[in-house]
Amino acid sequence: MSPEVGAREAGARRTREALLTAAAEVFVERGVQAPIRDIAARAGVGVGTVYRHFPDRAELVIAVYRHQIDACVALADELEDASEPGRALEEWIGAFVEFLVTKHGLGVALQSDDAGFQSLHSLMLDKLVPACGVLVDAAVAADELDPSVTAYALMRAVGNLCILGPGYERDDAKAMVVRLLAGCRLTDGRSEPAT
Amino acid sequence: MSPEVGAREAGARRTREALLTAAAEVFVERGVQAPIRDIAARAGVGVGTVYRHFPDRAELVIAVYRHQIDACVALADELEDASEPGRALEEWIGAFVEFLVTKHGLGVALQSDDAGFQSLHSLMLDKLVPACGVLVDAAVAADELDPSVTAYALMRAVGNLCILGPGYERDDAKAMVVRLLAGCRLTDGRSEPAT
Amino acid sequence: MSPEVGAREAGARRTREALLTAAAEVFVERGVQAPIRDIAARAGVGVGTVYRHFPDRAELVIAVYRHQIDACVALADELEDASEPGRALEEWIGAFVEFLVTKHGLGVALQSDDAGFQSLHSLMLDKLVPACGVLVDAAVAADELDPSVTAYALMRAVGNLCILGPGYERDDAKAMVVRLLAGCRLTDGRSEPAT
Amino acid sequence: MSPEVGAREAGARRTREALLTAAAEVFVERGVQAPIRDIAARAGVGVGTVYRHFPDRAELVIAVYRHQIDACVALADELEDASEPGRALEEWIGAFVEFLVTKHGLGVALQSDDAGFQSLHSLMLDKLVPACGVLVDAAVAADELDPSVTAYALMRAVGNLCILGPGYERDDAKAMVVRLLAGCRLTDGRSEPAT
DNA sequence: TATGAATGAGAGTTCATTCAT
DNA sequence: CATGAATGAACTCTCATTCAT
Repeated sequence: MSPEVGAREAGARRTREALLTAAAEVFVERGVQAPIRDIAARAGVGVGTVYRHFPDRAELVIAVYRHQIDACVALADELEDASEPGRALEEWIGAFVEFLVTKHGLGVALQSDDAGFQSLHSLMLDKLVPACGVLVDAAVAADELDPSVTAYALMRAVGNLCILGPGYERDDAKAMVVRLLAGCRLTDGRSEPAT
Repeated sequence: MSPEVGAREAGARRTREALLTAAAEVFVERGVQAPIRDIAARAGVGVGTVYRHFPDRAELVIAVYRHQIDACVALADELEDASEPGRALEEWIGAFVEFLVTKHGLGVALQSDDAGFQSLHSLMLDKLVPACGVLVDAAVAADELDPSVTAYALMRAVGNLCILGPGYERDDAKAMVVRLLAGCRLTDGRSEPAT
Repeated sequence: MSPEVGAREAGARRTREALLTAAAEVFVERGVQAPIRDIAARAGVGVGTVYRHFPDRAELVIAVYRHQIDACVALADELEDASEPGRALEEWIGAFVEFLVTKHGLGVALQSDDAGFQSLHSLMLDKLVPACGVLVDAAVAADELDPSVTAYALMRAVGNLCILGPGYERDDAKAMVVRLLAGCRLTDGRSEPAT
Repeated sequence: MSPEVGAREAGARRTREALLTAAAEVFVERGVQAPIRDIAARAGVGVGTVYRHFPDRAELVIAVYRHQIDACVALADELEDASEPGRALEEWIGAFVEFLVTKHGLGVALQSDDAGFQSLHSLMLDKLVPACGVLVDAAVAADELDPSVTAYALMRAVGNLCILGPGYERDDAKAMVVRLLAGCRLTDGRSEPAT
């Protein structure tokens, strides 16, 4: 019986992968709020199958982005002991931004307080914020970041800056994030560099 | 005849005000996409009355925020000839932020590419962007702003930073905007202050 | 007081006329089911005024067409004693058709069993059918009409034939009515002329 | 897997049939414009089910009448080479009338220029009119029909004559159609049989 | 009498979600 | 496990009708 089960499990895994691929595409094209049915259709499965694998939309969103999230966490681990904590933070935020602007719609999802995105929010809190926090702490310790900047607020801000629209494209968002970071390097939130 | 008409018109105006108040509240609580019925109920009127006064949602949204938008435009006019263009821009952005974080939901509305918010977007383009543009230009001319910063992108960025959520409240948004502006003062978008 | 009352009555009559004119136009353009509000707007009055003058839509429809209906009745009176009853009926039906195809939408109204058009139907029954009936009887008596043809059925049939549409215009309807009448002249409903 | 799918498909087909039956009944009782909800209720299903099977009203109307339309087309094919083209046309029109008066409401639907009945109209144009046209042409060629009669106008006229109402029932409509056809056999549209 | 603001029932339509097969 | 038919709540929008002024 075990082989059959194995086969079934393999099939289920394939279905799951197909769903993740389909969802990623649909999220890019129509946003994270796209009808479940569209995702099911894109994946070539029935809607029930989507619900079986991902009981609610947030879990699907999380699953879609988990790889990138994990990659961000891994990157933070690598950068943790960098000699220039400020640069390290910049690099990490750069990767995070790349992720956000590529996966159109995640920015909106991240800021949505729509019930049902709670778990997405939790994921960010649980994984990304701590990962970012290490780098933030290091930068603060090295006197390369305003100590009043928290990892959480920084990520929200960066996430928000990555909500694109007509006339505000990827490069605009990236430039704004760079400027925000530059502003965060100053020793306080006031507009003048330390004299 | 005039008094009767006046009375009816006054009643209609009162209804209109009630709708604007109700809409503003509902927008704060549930977002600009809140059901028309909820707004009607909050105002204590029937749905038809909402449609009579505001044929589509965008007009209601615009009406709700028009006062503040006009105030922003007026403020820009005042600040136009300020001796310190950088400070003037900061002050104006500060007022804009105050407006955005007070009227929770407008941030989302402004970035929504949802059809039906076209007119809201147009309003911003037609009024706010030019108003801001004058101050931006002055600041650039005074060498107090990175010339690559455009009024439109700046407003989008600021608007995005003002999308609040649990754990990212008004003060966080304000601080981030201040940092962004500080970053924009530097002569380029790179992360190092001029050495 | 009498002059004022007279003035008021005159004003009311003028309003009534304006409504009839407006309704006739709107009926032609958008059918008898056109929104009451449109008719009020066309007449330059408030909706309440329409309801004051014509408590329900059918009464308005009736009033709009009453002149022509009366004219049809009068024409029937004239033709009553014609020497050629068959020709007389043809002529009368011709006038009726002219009326129907000119007043676009009446055909639909006449056949509508929509509640609320009962009185329109009654008007037809009370005035037009008897008027037509006299001519029908005369034609039958002169052996110029199939005796099985009733005035009511004939008028319904003619009314239906006058429901126009794209590709079936006035002239088509007129030609069909002529053919129907020709068919009614034969001594029975079968397709062959009496041999 | 096939049996399960088969069972579901069978259920869907049964639902579809129930919808067609319900729609046919509702169309008879309240016209083709009857609320979708009423049709759903009559069929004992939810509104969503109606939309699943028939995305818009026109498709439902078409589906309801498609059998009969196809039957009419088939009959025309059979009658195409009849020795007496005039009789053949009569027979075909008789069948068409039988269809129209049985499915009360189609007459109204056919003449409705309401947007959304375009496809119904197209169906008639594409299938019924050509089918009828063959018989009309044959009848004209055999000198048994007024050459100025077109298939389209004839069908419109017949369709209109089949719009029933109180006091104008099936038999009245049938008799009138017979008379109209008799009138069409004459060599012109004028009222006198050939002398 | 005239007005038109307000009402709210009713119709169309979408989509998340369930569940029998 | 997968399926997709069915459900029905929720939303938008229209318009006939009432009624205070």
